[in-house]
Amino acid sequence: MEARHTPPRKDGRVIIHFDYDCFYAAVFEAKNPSLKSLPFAVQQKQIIVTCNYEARRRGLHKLQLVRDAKRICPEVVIELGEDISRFRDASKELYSFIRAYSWSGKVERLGFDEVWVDVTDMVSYNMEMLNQNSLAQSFFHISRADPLEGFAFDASSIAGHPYPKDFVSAGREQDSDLTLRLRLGSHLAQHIRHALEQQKGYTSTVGIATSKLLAKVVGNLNKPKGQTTVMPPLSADESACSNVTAFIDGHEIGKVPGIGFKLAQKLREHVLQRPATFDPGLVYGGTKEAVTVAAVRHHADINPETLEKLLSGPGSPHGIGYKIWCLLHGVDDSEVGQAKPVPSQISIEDSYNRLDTLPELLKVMNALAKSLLTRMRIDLLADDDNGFGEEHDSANGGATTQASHAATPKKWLARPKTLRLTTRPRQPLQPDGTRVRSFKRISHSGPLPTFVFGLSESAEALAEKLVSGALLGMFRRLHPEKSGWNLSLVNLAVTNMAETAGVGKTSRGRDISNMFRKQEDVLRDFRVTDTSSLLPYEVDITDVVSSDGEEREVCGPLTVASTTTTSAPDHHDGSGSWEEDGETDEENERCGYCGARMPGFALAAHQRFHSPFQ
DNA sequence: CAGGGCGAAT
DNA sequence: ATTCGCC
Repeated sequence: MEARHTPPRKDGRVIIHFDYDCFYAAVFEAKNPSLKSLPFAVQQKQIIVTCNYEARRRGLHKLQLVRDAKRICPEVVIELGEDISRFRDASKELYSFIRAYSWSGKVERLGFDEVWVDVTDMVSYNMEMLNQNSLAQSFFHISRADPLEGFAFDASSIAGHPYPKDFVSAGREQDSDLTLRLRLGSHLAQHIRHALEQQKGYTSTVGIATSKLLAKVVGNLNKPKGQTTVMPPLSADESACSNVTAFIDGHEIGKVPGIGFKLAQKLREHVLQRPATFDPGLVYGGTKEAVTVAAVRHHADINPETLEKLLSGPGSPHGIGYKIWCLLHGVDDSEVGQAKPVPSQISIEDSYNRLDTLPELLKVMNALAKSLLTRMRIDLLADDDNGFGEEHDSANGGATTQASHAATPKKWLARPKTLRLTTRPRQPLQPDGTRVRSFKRISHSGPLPTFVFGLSESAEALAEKLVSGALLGMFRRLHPEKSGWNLSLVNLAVTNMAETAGVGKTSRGRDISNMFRKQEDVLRDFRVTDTSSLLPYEVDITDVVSSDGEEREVCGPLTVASTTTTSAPDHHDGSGSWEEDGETDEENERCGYCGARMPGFALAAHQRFHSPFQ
């Protein structure tokens, strides 16, 4: 066999991927825990979109027709989940919770129920703090500012499951450092996962690896509420084969994130050499012949260039060939996206069985426009007193916004410039009575009228103006015929967010990126920079912390080992009086520089703050 | 292939 | 400004 090229691996990062277990069902269960012990499912239109594990034990599954579900399990408890605002709110709340742990702000959400966190910096910091001679008695610092914050852990073992499951730490010398880093990542992941469960009531399935791709895919090995870490060797050499390749090779090609339906079809077709593989009119799952990553990778003539030729087309990114080639080798250098203060677009849509009259259309557009304006007020509006966002995660849609509206002056963090109307026309009936199912959307955009930013009128009133003043005209351009159209979907969106003045990087004190920094990072600025000049901002900082949601308990002093039930050192008494209270405590040690008293495990981290450099 | 989104490519 | 791909 000729020596094939493989893309270079860069495994310097540690990335955690969270996937909340049966998220929609979990949102209802968090509000109403009694559902947990019942077979419980969430319905949208005619299908069960998700169900809890009690329901799955009885034979239910995702994306099942409600009829079938009720037939199989008549006792099933069903809630309607068509209004997704509660899921969006819960998703944001959990995202904020996870984000508070991050030092880098590299925290990226995918859909409502998945989050990646790049914890490379936290892991590197803690690697330096490790005592190699007593790995089993380690302490993971989750704050650079407060050395007491963190948890005790055993750095000589992995938390949760390793991949491969019979992994034993051995092998190449250069892998030992990576092994240790991933172990630290696994313990941090477990810490956050447990905090999510205990403080927020959500269980999650977690993957830990050196890339987004691997972290996401490996998590699936142990679900629900499990975690899995991809261990070295990650690349092959004469003496060892790559765990990454072994892992990814067994996957069906379409299961690889980044390879969607279309790309997978093209690849299957190529490997199966010709046959278009599947029957066009198949329901659910289809019989796409299973083509594994290994089959594609080992297929003759697979390289970046041939893949580019095979896969590029309208709408596909340039360099798709190289990108897919990397994915086939389990290589993914994409960054975990930086948490952003405002979304890049907001859209609202709904689908309809029949929408073909003007009065119906008006009703629909008014409802969507109202939701859109309400969303804009929730996501883009902030208190004007300090320029920081408030991030209300109201459980009841816009009610909080309305209620607090009168109390505090508000300010738009961003003003979308563009309004877009998208429809999905339903194909007319064929002569033979069948209907061609089309999922094609058509859209038209235009300038968003600025009156929507007015705050003196209700969202409802503004929505009506928006419909008559802009949306109807756009609709006519999309559907010039007076009648005859029949829509199966309408989508409204605002895009082209222009950040408003005072939100940019220039205004230091009002920089809204501060909104996304956890307390310790904000506080650190006080310690390492000119303290006196920052004093006027103290109030702002306090506001940031309190306005950033109810998650502050994670940063409280009592978090030390609080979520770990085993092998936690009892260095504090749990009463919150660990600070200098005059009590002498022989367990504590004293910093030789400033005299501060603290447990021994905290001293190394603490003393870093006496260094002029970070 | 349900339903609702998001972001990147035209 | 619009469509595509993906979750």
